[in-house]
Amino acid sequence: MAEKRSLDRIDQNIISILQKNARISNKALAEQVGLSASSCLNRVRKLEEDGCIGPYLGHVTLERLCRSITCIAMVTLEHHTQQDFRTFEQFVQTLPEVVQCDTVSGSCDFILRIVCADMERYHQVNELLLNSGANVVNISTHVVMTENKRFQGFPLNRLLP
Amino acid sequence: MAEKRSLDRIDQNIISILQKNARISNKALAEQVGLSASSCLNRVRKLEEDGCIGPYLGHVTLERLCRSITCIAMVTLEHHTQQDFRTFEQFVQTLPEVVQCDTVSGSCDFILRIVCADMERYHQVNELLLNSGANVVNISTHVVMTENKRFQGFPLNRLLP
DNA sequence: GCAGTAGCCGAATAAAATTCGGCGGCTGTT
DNA sequence: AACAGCCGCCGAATTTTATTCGGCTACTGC
Repeated sequence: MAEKRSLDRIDQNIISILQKNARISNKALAEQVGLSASSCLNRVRKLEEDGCIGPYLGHVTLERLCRSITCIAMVTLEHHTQQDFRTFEQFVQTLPEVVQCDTVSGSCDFILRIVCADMERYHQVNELLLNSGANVVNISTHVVMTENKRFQGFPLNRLLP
Repeated sequence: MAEKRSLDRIDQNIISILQKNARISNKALAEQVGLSASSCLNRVRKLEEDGCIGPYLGHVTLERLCRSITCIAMVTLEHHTQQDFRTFEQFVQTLPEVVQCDTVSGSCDFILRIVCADMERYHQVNELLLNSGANVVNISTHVVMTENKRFQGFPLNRLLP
């Protein structure tokens, strides 16, 4: 288990703010959490060093830029060997279109989020997954019609003590 | 359909860089894309105004901070009426633990990503979804064991012309 | 009680962001 | 072809921010 980093109220505030607004200036952040700029900067750096926060990503509104399709693929392996799992996990790292991959319990082994230029390319990616050498026996695809709620950070209010 | 914003090579570069590193300084960004700082700033502002990029999110490493569980829930409605879909879509907006919700085609209607402090709370959220008034008939849950590949932006290399 | 440590503040300095005027190229018109 | 208008770029000037650093205070352990 990962060691938890102990956070006081100010650290929690910093993380909550940066989670939602990564481009805030250090000065504004310091004001919001009630610290001087220098102390605030020290805290942010420590939180980054300790792996609590970062990297910082800009959200691209893809449909504003180009055509694309997003699919969610449920992948099942034939054998549940450590070897096959590892093979699959490593393979998805090499596919840029697979933007997210989770190992899950339940009726399948992996759930992937895949973003492709078009359905033809999605089919190609599907073939690649089937031939990944990890003994994939089934891929069940759900095409995303609408993104109703986009990820905008974790509900830290509910999660932090 | 959303109008596409036309992007030249420099705009594409800016977006690609900001997508991966939202906290880069404007000066460094300008150098990387080969513009003066002022021109670069103009471009970034326009891209933001046009809804191409932003907001900027800090990635929080949750397991470094607290215990939590992540589940992927496949939700099916009894009736496929526009009313029930809308009711459900609006309801998930009110649940902070639902960090992502997509309407999908296939064997279910919605796929949700849900992050809770513990399984007890997940059960509560499940109950809430069943009682959302949208006639949910089934929720199939997959518990995330490992996040093999985290979202780190879209594969713009593959998507942009 | 005292040394050591950690974290804070605020001043000084370095760096970055932002504004703005002017320049050059492109377009469409006369 | 000449010209006016527009757009986007640059670089200088200015404002704002980031960063460093020394000193202060509070807490810890001896």
